[in-house]
Amino acid sequence: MTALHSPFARKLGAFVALSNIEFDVLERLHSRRHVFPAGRDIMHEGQVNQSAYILASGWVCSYKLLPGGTRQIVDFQIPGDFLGLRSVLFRTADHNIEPVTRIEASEVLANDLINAFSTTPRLAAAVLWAASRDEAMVVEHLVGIGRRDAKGRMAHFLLEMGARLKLVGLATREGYACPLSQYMLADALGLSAVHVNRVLRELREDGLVTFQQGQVTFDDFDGLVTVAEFDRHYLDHEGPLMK
Amino acid sequence: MTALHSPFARKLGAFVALSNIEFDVLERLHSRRHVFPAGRDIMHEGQVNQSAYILASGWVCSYKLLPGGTRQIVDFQIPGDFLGLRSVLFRTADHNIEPVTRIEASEVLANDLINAFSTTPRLAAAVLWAASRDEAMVVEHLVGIGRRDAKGRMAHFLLEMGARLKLVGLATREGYACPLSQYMLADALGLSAVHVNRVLRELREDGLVTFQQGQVTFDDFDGLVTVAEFDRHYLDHEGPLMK
DNA sequence: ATGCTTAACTGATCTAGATCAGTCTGCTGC
DNA sequence: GCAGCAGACTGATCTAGATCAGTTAAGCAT
Repeated sequence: MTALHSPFARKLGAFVALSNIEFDVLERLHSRRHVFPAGRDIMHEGQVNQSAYILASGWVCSYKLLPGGTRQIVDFQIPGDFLGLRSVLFRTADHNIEPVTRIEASEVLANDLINAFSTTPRLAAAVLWAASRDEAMVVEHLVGIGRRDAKGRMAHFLLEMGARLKLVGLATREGYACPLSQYMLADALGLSAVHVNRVLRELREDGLVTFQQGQVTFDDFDGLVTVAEFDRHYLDHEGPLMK
Repeated sequence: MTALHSPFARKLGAFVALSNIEFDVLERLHSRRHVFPAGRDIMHEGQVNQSAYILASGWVCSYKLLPGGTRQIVDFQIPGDFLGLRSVLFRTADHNIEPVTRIEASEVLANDLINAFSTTPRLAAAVLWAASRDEAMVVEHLVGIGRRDAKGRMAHFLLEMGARLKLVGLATREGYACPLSQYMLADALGLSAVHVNRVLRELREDGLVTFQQGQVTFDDFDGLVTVAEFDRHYLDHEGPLMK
């Protein structure tokens, strides 16, 4: 797999004009490829000197545990996404990362990253851009949990994952494969699993989306966009600094 | 005011070892000083080619508007914080920024920033670090709204602002001046203003905190930490990349 | 001095979503 | 062939927090 074809380079390249030199540096960042099984955390809050990864295949979730035993899933990562970048910058991990499926991920060494910044400052800006995009998604998630009701939250979530997956060729306007259980959806959306079940049924009965057997199917895309108050364009940011 | 004394340089310098050259570059970033009155937005979602600022004095809030007319405040910024960094990277603003008080802020030009990255890659890493710290705060906010009840949310929020203000010398263990109205707290915490009022009263009656007349007073700091399930250390990240 | 506005505050009522307590499937292991 | 278990699903009940409809007090403008 060349840098030009990895989901990560594809995602960055879609938004910022990187030269061949920068693609080469990018490629050399992927030092070692690892495979992790589903369900066993690959990063724990408080762990130090953890390395970062770029996800090549599979889904993972980043979450935080609360003393009460509940957890809040902050975000899901799909192929092409960074895993644990913040944990590297802070030297100690501030969240947990659990593979939702079996995953393949390339390790990114902290030193390689900082050296790459010296070689090509443009890449630094590109990574900053990628980090900001992650932050924008967390912000959107925050807004959803704070001010949307359960139905809107679910609708918005399913659309957002669709939009993100489409960028890496894993979704169409029709739908996508989604390996998440209703329990995970509950932990992500700040709902109970029971209520997730009801909301999914309601959305299905309204003829908007069907989520069954690991498959999300958009039955009425535009209708769903309406109930979700989804801004189709918020993921299509361009990187002005690298033009 | 020299770079060594600006809240921004102070904050960065507290965590990453920057050389004099880097401090100089930092200082030159503050190009023009502006004053904005309270209440009138200085940045609107969708606005293009907006510049970023570094806040020198006063408080601002970053928020998103929902079609229903409600809003969600994503975060408050205090002296030393970046304003609208994401909006520069994306070229178009993805949120609104409203000064809570009269503020002073230094404009940071996008080109200066990218040029600074070329001169001193360390500074790029430092800015990436600062952006990641912002993201960590949004994550913590998300967790609070998703999984904490109203009392815990409020307690956590008041403690977090205290911790942040202490870093720039604007708070002590006793308390701090806080210019936020109960309406703003409601928009930040995903509650109604009515409920904010009740929760503040309960916390006061429990002898934990008093928030009255623009002043937050910690009546029982440790007790408050307990009900908030506050992790005192989550703001104390060191930047390993610049050691 | 008398409105006008903005924020703090309160009681009464309502409701979205939690919690409790299950059932029903389809696996995996033995 | 059946126990054990996870995930999807459901009805009944409960509650945290929203919503509605106010009052009170502090500026500040005319």
